[in-house]
This record gives sequence, structure tokens and C-alpha cells, in this order.
Amino acid sequence: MTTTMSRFAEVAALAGDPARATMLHALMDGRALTAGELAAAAGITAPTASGHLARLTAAGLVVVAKQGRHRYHRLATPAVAAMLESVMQVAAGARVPARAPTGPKDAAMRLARTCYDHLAGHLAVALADALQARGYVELGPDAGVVTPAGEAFFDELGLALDRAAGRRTRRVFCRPCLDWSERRPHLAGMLGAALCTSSLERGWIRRRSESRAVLVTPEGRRAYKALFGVDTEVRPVAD
Amino acid sequence: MTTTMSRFAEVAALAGDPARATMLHALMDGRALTAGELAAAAGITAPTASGHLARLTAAGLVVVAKQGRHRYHRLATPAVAAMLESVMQVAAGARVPARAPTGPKDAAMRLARTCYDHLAGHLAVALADALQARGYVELGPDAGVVTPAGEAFFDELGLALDRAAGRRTRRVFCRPCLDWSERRPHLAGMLGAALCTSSLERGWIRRRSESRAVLVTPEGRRAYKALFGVDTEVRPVAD
DNA sequence: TTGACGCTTCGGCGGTTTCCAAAGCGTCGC
DNA sequence: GCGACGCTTTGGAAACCGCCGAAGCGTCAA
Repeated sequence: MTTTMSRFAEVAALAGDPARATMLHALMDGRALTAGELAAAAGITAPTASGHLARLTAAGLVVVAKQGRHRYHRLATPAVAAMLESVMQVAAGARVPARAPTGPKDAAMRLARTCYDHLAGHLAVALADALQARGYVELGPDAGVVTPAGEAFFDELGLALDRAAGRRTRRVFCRPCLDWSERRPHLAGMLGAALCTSSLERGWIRRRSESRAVLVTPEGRRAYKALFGVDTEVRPVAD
Repeated sequence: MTTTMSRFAEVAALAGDPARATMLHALMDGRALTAGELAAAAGITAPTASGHLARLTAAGLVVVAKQGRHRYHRLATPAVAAMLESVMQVAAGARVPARAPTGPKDAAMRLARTCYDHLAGHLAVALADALQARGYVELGPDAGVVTPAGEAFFDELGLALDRAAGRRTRRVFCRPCLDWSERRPHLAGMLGAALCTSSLERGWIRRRSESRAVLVTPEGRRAYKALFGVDTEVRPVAD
């Protein structure tokens, strides 16, 4: 118990430093970044970043792969990403909104971004709404399911949903994930990851360098409209 | 964005202090505790605890209700409990086990305890297994569903599962929650909360003071055996 | 009213942590 | 080999934070 508690505090404290928090946040799109990139992202010098990364890897939050003279860091497990997500949840919700807490330049972030292995932002919320409205998925407060109609739809779409699920059930693939910018649920879990992966593979969205924001391509615009009835025109943010 | 990040770091740092972590942990059974009780739990003096609690409430992680000369503190929202849970998940999994990380006196904790609003520990994992084996629920890696047979079963059991779900669906009520002592999923979400509440109301389990561990009563032993086929004999831990 | 109790505020001590500059090591390109 | 580059280690300074004792403020009981 004492051991569990001290580990708990250690992990939380690790995430509690502004510089480390920024680095972890930068890693939340699931990519592996070099120490230099992370230092730049956090606005600190290389030695400082190195120390932080050493502690993060020692604690098992981050894993590192050395490649030539670069060291690529990424989040150790999806559980770490889920933890960061849940902290962000509390951070977004627990306080008075004060005023619009959104910077001017993350409009693209709010439109569409990646969240570890799935999509987030306005696009993701709209997709979740559309899939629910068409009866392909059902989302509850804690969990979500793919309906038989949805299974057929995703099969036809060519999403690889079958493997790696639990032994017995083949219908439990999705998880709601409260979007911190939209404050409404989008799709995470295996379905969310599959949607994100296939969207990238088909060129519907493209990663922007240096940011978690993603760009919806013209083909993507057409596909989302045709397949899901989701409009991704760049309309000025309405608030 | 900067604002979001600093909030993130603030929340995580708040949870990252050993004393505060212990207090939050003590609040994770969902009850409201006085400042004195929390001070004792964390092993610190009253003034120190008071300062910590002031910061936790200011940040919106904890809410306080004054009642006479006592001040009852509890977690502000289920999201806070979910966050603590996810940190514990990472803390339990990210590191080398070293050796048996369990103290001698939390054998009762490992057998059965509350986790905010649902059950955890060996009992909870066994219940989840039994409900899955009987086809009443299906648990995936990210989500769970109640089957039609399960709906009938829980109806007959008299569990109030119907209200407060999403508008459209009535079948998404449960969420798997990795048990940090058993390392296997137990039931959380609305179904888990209903099971816990009703177990308490029917006298199947009883809260132990000063601990999150719960005691399985003789009636509870019989009921769990008869209804779920779950054996809760106090067998010595086998590892 | 008096005293006990629960909790908070104030002031100051001690320990930890973060940070950068400088130097050390390995890798890549010429 | 030489220099450039990416990253890590070291050392030391500054800032932060948690902790407690003493004192102050409400509440409850006699």
C-alpha cells in the first residue's frame, strides 16, 4: 500500500511539472519525438530536457529508441496516454472557464487533431454524432458498442476491427472520450483508432508537422461528406 | 493552449504530492471525510492538511461542506476519481514489480474494497468473471455491454439501471476498470455502481471504518454464492 | 460564560527541485 | 582525422514547496 501510494505520487508528480507536462502532451499524438524536439516544444534547454526525459523513462512513462545520434521518445503504453487524457479532462472541467481559454492559433487544433491513436476535435465529435445518428454505434456515459448494422458498415468500409479483441465478444470496440475542446464525446478505443488509421492511410487527413492538428484534405472532405454526411468546410468558429 | 497546459500541470502536481495523494486516495471510496480524518490518514498535522485541502478545493478537485465545526471533504466529480484511477493504473503497471508490493495488512483491501462508487478487489473481479461467464455482460478492452439476458437478470435482481443513461441506448451501462491489485478487469460504470450500492443496501457487504476495504457478511457470502456462483470464503492468499 | 474541540492563518525553517552553462561522449559527414 | 551535431553528465545557484509550532476564529457542550 505504501509502495502503491508512493508510486502514485511519483507518477503524478512527474506529470505535474510544466516542462514535463508539455513534453508528454507533445507525445500524445502517438509519434516518437527526439529529445531536441521535445526540448524545443517545452521551451527549455537540451540539458534540462535530457534530465526530465531520463526521469520519465526511468519511471516507465516513456520509452526511448536510439537511432544514430537521435533518441526517439514515445509514450510507453496506451495507459499513459489514457492517464494524460483523464488529467486533461479534470483540468478542463474542474475550474471556472474564466474566459475563452483557447489561443488564436489552435483553431486548427480544435477543428481536427489526433489524440494518441484516435481523432479528436470538431471533426471527431461530428463523426461520432453521425455514427450514432445512423445507428452504427451507441454511446453511453461510460462505454460504447458497435451495432450489427455498424459492424456491416465498418466491414464494408474495410476497417480491420476483428483481431485483438477479447476472446468472447466481437462487438465491444469503442469507448467514448470526452473531447476537451468540444466538451462532447468522440470515438476512442479500437474503433476510434481504426478510423484514424484508415483516414490517414486513405489520405483523408494529413498530419501537420510540429502539431497534433491534422489537415482535412479535399478527398477527405468529400469522403466524410459522402460516407458520414459530415461537413468539414472550414467555417469560422462560431463562438 | 498554454492555459490548458498550465492547468494540466497544476492538477497533476496537486496529485503528485505524497500527502495530498494519500488524502485523495482516502477519498476515493466516495465518502466525505473531515479535515482531521484526512490529516490522520496522511500522517500530517492539522495545519499542513488544511493548507493542502485549501489548494485542492481551490483547484476544483475537492468540494467541502461545512457542518457544525466539521468540514466534510469529498472528490468534486467522478472525473476526478477516474483520473486517480488512471494514475494508479500507470503507477501499478509502468514499473518493475520489484517484489510483492503488497503490505501485510491490506489483505482485506485486496479481497474486497470500494473504488469510488463501485467494487474492486478479488470479489469484484470474481463477480465480473461470473457475469461474463453467464453471458450477462460482455467486456471488451475499452467498453462493456449488458446483454438482453443480463438486462433481464439485473431487472429481476432489482437493480435500478434505467435512468440517467444516454437518450437512445439502454444497453451501455458498464465499463471495465482494471483492478490494480488483481490486474484483471472488474465492473465500473453505472452497472458497477448499482451493484455496489445494492450490495451495501442489502447488507451483503459492510464498510469498515478507516479503510476502503469492505467486509463480506455471512448473508453476502450466501447471496454471492447463490446468485453469481462466487465463492467469498476467506481463503489465504495463494501467492 | 467558560472550556474543549475542529479547523484555519501566520511565520519561519529545511529539504527538494528546477534550471542553465560548461564540459564530456558518441555519431555522422567531409 | 576533423569538425559539426545531438545528447548527456556535472556543478552550483536560485526558487519553490512542504512541514510544523503558535496563535486566532468559529462551534458545541456544560
